[in-house]
Amino acid sequence: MRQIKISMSLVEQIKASAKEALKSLYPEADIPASAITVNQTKPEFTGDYTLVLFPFLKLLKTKPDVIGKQLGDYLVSHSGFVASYDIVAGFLNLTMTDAYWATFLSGKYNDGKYGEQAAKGKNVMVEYSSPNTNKPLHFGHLRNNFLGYAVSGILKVNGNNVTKANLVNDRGIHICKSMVAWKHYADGATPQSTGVKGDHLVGDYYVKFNDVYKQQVAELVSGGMDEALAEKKAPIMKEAQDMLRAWEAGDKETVDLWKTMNGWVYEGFDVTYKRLGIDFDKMYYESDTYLLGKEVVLKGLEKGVLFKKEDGSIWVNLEDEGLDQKLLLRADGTSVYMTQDIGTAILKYNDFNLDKSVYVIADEQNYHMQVLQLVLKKLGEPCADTIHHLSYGMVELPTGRMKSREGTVVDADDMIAEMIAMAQQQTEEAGKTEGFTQDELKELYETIGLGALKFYLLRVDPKKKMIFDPKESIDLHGFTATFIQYAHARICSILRKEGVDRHTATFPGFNLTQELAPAEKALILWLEHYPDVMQASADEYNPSLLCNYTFQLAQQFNSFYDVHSISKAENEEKKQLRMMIIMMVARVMRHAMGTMGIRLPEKM
RNA sequence: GGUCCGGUAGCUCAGCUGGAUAGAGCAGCUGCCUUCUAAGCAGCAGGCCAUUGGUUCGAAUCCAAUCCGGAUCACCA
Repeated sequence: MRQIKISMSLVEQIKASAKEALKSLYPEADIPASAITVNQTKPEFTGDYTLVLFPFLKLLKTKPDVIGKQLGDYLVSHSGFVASYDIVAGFLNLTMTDAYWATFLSGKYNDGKYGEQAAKGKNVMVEYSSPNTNKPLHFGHLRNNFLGYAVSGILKVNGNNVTKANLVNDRGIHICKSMVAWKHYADGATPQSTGVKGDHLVGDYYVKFNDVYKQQVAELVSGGMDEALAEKKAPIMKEAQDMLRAWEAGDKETVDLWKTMNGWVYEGFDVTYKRLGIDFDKMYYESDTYLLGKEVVLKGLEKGVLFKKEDGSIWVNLEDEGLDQKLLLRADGTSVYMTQDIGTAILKYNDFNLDKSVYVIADEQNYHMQVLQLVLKKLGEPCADTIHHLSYGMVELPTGRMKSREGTVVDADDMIAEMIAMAQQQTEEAGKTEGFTQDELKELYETIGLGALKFYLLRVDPKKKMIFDPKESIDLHGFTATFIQYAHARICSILRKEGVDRHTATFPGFNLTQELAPAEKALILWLEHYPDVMQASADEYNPSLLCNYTFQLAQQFNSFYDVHSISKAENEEKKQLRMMIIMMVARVMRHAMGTMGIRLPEKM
């Protein structure tokens, strides 16, 4: 009889047993492993897992009820975990023994590492957030930040050495725009003198720049100038360009102002990141790295991988790959976006000896990332093969895209505050504030509000674009973090009242003698599935799988809770069984949500 | 025009490495708090899975074509 391995997922074990059975029953036939499919049995049928028989029929030239019976009998007598079976059409529905589930539960309910993989020794970097320093974060950036943080957590749980990196885009014409406008219109205003958060203050002057610029263009056009020319000739734009040149030349006054204003932005970002519960292990600044790619490009030219045009600009030809020609270095020798990214990619690779380099970047840059990877490959850089673009869809308003230049953005800080206020309002309306201190309430509102926001942005497949309607705001019912938090708080409450420590309690003498009720078994079955889901989330860089799983876990717990009492369980054995179940449910919930940076309260 | 991504219930989304009668949440309608937290549970209603053709025991899922929506194809980052 096969030994039950609770370290191996049940689906894998069933597949292995089925393979063994087929080999024993039909030694002549060669059935590929891919022909064996195992699914969870649909609720309307009896059984836990289902083996699909159709693929075998042709290969073995038998009827489903014949092969089903043979397989079923074999599994019952040999597998050690199949109790009974039922054949419906071409489906073999298997019911596991309760002993299997009892062994699984008592082996795992107290395992703080359940769902995690052993260290793989792989170095993975996840680059995310990567803001511009000329404006505050908006709602769209939140998706990037949460995704990056969640995927980092998932990859870590999956056994990787993860470095969270943030590449700050701190140089370029955009920051000069804010600087020019500040010089002219701020009258020396600082975050300290105005009480405005640094990133917002700088962002205000970025908007101011664009207002003035638009006005100047309009004036030139009404004076009879061609619009395209006016856009180039507007004095304030010329001033910004002059400032960029001064910056690159190292002009002290310009660099000092740049440092000061960037400093304000970083202070502002720090507050926002902290509030979001997001952090980084490594900061990169484009002002430090923007020259690095140049060298590599020049080397590529020497090697003949790249080519030079008459004006002296350097290009790569990707026509063989079905793409275009792409500029890598301007005629005047200055670098472009791609040049910087080439340098940074190599730098990251060398700094951390990377096996995988994940870029969390919106899907509007799919082409750019494709080119980046191809160019690196052409240049013979090994980092090319480590790059994975985690491409996500943009968050749009019902009216279309958010544009900070036009002021049609939902500000991230405002959104956070709004979510927390909503959490407070709903808690108060529900009359659930008793027994908390003021500080505890404050923390609870943050846990609920931020949890809802994170979950809302993570629960959808990253590659799909989202439409967010601020007027409708975000619900705290249904498919939300709040729902999961509530289930968790209920479990904690039960355990508290039973005087059981939810972290350390054990039930050493437990021995299952009574049949598992459907709601009990359903929960254990779903818990058994957790490591598979975590693995899939990592393989696909997709936190939405974890969100969906955890939501269903909470749903099943709520149904269970409705039909079975813990405190008034029929007998001591049932009580212990259910306590183990709910301890494990709470543990898995905390593990899954914690991996994505969502906290679960003990009381709400 | 080329390339890539999407189109599933009134709305927001699962399901897509082919499997049984396509699932959740929201919104709508019924019930359920003297019982471990009703931010919950149970139920009703709501679908030519964009269209057409193909592949096969079987297609929302794979292939092809078409239609619709989006992104991108910058000496901006």
